[in-house]
Amino acid sequence: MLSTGKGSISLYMQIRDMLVSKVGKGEWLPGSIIPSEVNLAQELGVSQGTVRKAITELVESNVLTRRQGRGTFVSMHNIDRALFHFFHISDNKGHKVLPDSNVLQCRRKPATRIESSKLHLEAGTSVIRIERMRRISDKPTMVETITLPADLFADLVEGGGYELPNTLYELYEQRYGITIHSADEQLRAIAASKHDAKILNLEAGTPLLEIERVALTLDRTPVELRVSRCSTRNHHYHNTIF
Amino acid sequence: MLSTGKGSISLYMQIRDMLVSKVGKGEWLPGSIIPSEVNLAQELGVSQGTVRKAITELVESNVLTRRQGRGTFVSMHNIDRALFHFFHISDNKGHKVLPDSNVLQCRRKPATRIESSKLHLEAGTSVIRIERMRRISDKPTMVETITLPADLFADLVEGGGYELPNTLYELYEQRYGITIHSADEQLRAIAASKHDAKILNLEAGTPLLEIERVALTLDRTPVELRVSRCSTRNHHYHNTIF
DNA sequence: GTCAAGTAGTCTTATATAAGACCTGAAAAT
DNA sequence: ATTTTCAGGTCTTATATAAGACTACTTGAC
Repeated sequence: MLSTGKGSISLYMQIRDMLVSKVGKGEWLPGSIIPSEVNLAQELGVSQGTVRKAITELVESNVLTRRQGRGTFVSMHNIDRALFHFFHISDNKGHKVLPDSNVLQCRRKPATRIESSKLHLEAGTSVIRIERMRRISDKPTMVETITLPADLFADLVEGGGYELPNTLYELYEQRYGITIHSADEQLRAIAASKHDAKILNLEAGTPLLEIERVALTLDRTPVELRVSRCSTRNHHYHNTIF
Repeated sequence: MLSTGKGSISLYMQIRDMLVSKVGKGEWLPGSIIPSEVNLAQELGVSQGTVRKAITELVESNVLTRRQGRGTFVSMHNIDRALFHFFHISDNKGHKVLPDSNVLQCRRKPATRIESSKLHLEAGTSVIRIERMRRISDKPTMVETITLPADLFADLVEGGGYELPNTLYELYEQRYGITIHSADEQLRAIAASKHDAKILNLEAGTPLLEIERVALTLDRTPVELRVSRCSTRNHHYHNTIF
């Protein structure tokens, strides 16, 4: 079961990877409690400290969440995580406010070359494309285009009786069992197109901050491409380097 | 010496903070080796594991660097760290190249209101202001304005016989004993001024990515304000969210 | 209802063993 | 005589185990 031979990775790493796969394949669902450190240790025939070290790494990478006296849980997407972890726009006083959003379009289309390349899809695969406008404190601030592989989010485009919520990652998790775990972002300055300008109520050509994000699951499969074009008149993108 | 009373922070935290202060006040210099875990444990009257936990946190926050079989060292600014940790511009294939730089100006001036606010200085304090142009693969790409408190970097403006190197953080560390440890960045899209346009060889009004960085020491004292305006025609700012 | 004891979980510290890096000196090769 | 190679010793960090302390919730007595 557990390899201990020469050249193998260490015990705690094997345990860590096993825990990851339990979460990854949905055996343990987001929000649910996992067995206690002592239980896992007994079951796997190792000491508590070893299990603990494995869990510690997963807590650091946000896969699990510990609560002293309660237990260890599979991390969930709640509004706080969306806000503090994945949303990087602040106002010029440094305060974060989650914008509300207005869906402008939601269509099923063949993927463009860029979309299929970023999402690792075959050329021409069906994707769902959502366009929305986001307001921060009632001012139109961002235009967002979100692309999803249609096979993973099959019934989304028909909008099966529910409205698109403000924080999509919660929806992906609860309704499609897909947990966004990390993301890669590329930022550029671009000129507002006429289309952007109209939606954001400013002049074409105004410089906008374009954020192109590829969101990944635990096993680093890309599942969402999101291009946001933001007016940075009253806001900015914030990043802390440790 | 070490507090163990009720309500106190834990042992390993006290040790961690003590180690930080040794680095912070220059008792242990960047690049030098620190006493071994066993030595420290003996000296402090705790076990190796406790010292180890303290050190682990500092390794994770990049204050210390471990090398198995060698020892633990105070982290240094080398070109790799500058490149991978503090420099976030990549070309559109995702490759990072450190730009070279051309100093355009280096003057001692009174701080503007923005500068004194961002650097926590009294209004009107003397600062050193450096303007430089940076090329990536021979193409002018960024205009940078760097502001430093004059008292900390006294002889820099006269350029005491040395050229400004490409990677300034190495200079701050080696010549002024100031180690940059973290940074806060704000990103915006702006229109190129005539001055920027001339230097970067493009048209005024072109959208540029403006990065405003405040660099901090270990104890979070701000010591550098750096405003970079980048053409994002061939490059972008890259950020990974874990 | 309130409070106290019990229980099940994580947190902290301590100790032992393993594995990696480097140095030194003797033996072997040139 | 000089250089190279190799083995052992010693110092380092890395990993694993164990035990007591702390915390949050539950249950039962009053």
